[in-house]
Amino acid sequence: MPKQHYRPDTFHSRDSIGYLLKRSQRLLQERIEMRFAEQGCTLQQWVVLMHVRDGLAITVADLCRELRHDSGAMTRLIDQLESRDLVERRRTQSDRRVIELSLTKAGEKLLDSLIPTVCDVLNESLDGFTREEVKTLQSMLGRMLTQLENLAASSSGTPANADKE
Amino acid sequence: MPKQHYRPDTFHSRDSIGYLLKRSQRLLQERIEMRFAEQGCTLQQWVVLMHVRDGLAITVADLCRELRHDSGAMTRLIDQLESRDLVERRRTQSDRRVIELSLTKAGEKLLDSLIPTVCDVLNESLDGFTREEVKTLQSMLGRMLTQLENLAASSSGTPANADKE
DNA sequence: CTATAATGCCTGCCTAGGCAGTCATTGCCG
DNA sequence: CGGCAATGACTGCCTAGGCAGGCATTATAG
Repeated sequence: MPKQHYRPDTFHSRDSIGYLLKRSQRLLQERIEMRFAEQGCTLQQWVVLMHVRDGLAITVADLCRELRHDSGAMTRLIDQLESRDLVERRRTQSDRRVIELSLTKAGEKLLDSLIPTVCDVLNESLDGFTREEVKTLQSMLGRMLTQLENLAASSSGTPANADKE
Repeated sequence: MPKQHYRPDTFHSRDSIGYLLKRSQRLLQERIEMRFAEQGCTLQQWVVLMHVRDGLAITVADLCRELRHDSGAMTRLIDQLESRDLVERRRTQSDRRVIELSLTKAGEKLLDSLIPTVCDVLNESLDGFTREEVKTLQSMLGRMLTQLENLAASSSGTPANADKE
């Protein structure tokens, strides 16, 4: 049984990890996209470009799984990137259902130009943190994320006995 | 000048605090709303109810500022809550522009029934964390949030000298 | 080989949220 | 008092994302 970090009778929204996560994530994204504005690029678009370039996910399905994004939305997002000649679609020969994505020169150029911006904003946000603190923060968020992923998997993956207690 | 926690040449999406924040926040919200589903309540709606009950924000404008939510969206959200008889609108006498919100009995009842669920999910997510670790996590996120709020304020609040360096 | 399931990508429909503009009310000045 | 900016709530318009369904292609079972 988990420790009772939060209790209903003493709960206040502001202290909640959920509140902190949401607020900081939101502000971080807003700040990054403000800097991205003149390039006309969304954070999501940039993340997709990053994943394609680094080979973390080069098909629509992979990107959706990796980023937990809707496949319909991903199709439309890639439509935009393609219409701006930032990525290219190419049907795979071995499996003609899948479409492999690759960056164009312009895509790589745009991506490269935006990476420093992201690092900059992240560093701004973490100003005053020591390297150890950042490591600790990353580690803790990682642990929490793993927890949540396991919980999500056990809820939907084994629906037979997951929700009953 | 901020420390260089992230550098363009060694940057990988997965290590990014932004990635961790977004993913964990998303999963947390999904999990809470899954539990809320049978009550037909959104996390945002619940947060609004919490704020109204605790007196943290009882007008639309206050809620928007506090939650950084769009005023149009907030109007519609409150429309829903009102149509379900969870909150009541009442024009203030002293300033007839503002509308004060208050929970109905049904609203309080629903709110109370959902608080344990939120605590439960939060505790699940933090399973394995010691009390000190949770405190540290809250503290670090709080610091980061403050940083970001200051940055946002200095960008938009004093545009004259905020963006130049 | 054939029928069925599964996978991948795409398309419509719906809702939530961001943005701009409107209207009523109040505060601020002359 | 009278005009004007500011504030608060609200309304349309647009876009992004979630959801369900469709089509093509591949895997699987018989």
